[in-house]
Amino acid sequence: MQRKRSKKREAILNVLRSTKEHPNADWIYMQIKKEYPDISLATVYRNLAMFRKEGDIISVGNVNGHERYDADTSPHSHFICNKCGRILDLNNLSVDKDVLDKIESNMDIKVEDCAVVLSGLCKDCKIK
Amino acid sequence: MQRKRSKKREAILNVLRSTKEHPNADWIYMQIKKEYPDISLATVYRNLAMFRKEGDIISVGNVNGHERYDADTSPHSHFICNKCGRILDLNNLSVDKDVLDKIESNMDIKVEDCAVVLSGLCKDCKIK
DNA sequence: CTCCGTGCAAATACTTTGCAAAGCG
DNA sequence: CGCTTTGCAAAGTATTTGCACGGAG
Repeated sequence: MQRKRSKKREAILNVLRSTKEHPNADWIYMQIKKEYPDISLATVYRNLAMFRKEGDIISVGNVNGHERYDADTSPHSHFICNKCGRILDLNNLSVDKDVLDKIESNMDIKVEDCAVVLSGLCKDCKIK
Repeated sequence: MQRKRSKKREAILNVLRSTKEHPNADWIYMQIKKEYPDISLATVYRNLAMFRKEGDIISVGNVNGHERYDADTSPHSHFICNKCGRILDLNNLSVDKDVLDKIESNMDIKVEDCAVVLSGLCKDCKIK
């Protein structure tokens, strides 16, 4: 299937690229709605699925039943707050490539991706 | 709430403890059904949720919309096959505790858990 | 006797899909 | 014009919950 240019599709990617919220589909939907009031939630879901398949975005994980997305596809890790659901980037934590290579040959598998996810309490939630 | 002893509840934990499948709720349900034909899927879900809250089991992640569980709560990592959904244990891969401690103080957060999940193709699916 | 645990069925809630209309190239 | 993208509403589906009954202590 050949991709065409679409303003709404680009808007979805732009919203995701210009936030550090690691939002879910509905949050993105509401942002786009400000500029394109007639957008449908289905369009957001459809395009997120497409972006993910194409490798333009990644899914951080599912928090309270909501899939959370990230447009930063460079190797980095995440921290998820168990209380408020906030997601933080951890840029200095990742698994060495040669460690992954070693696992690949030891286990006789093909490793395509590696996700490190910490969880606990964020700065704010820790206090309470 | 005070826990009572229940044969079905124990059966659920036993099934999970005696398999390396990292199964989902439905797989466990079908196993228990052999011994207790009148068990309800809701009971499996209820008890899995309870076990997870108590820390007796962990969730490996969600594969194709199915939450997958593991009764092995010792620190270890997992590999998920993107094709067949199989989950393998990786016992020699984990994040050092002092690395986590450093992140805790640097980011001013409380880290309660750390999950490393690789994904790709398993031995069998790699061939095809 | 008093709660806890369970089966059953209905309710949730996120996500996906079918279809006809609109839009890009 | 042909094929892609979208809005709308309906469908899907894993999981949760309300309720009344059975069971353990």
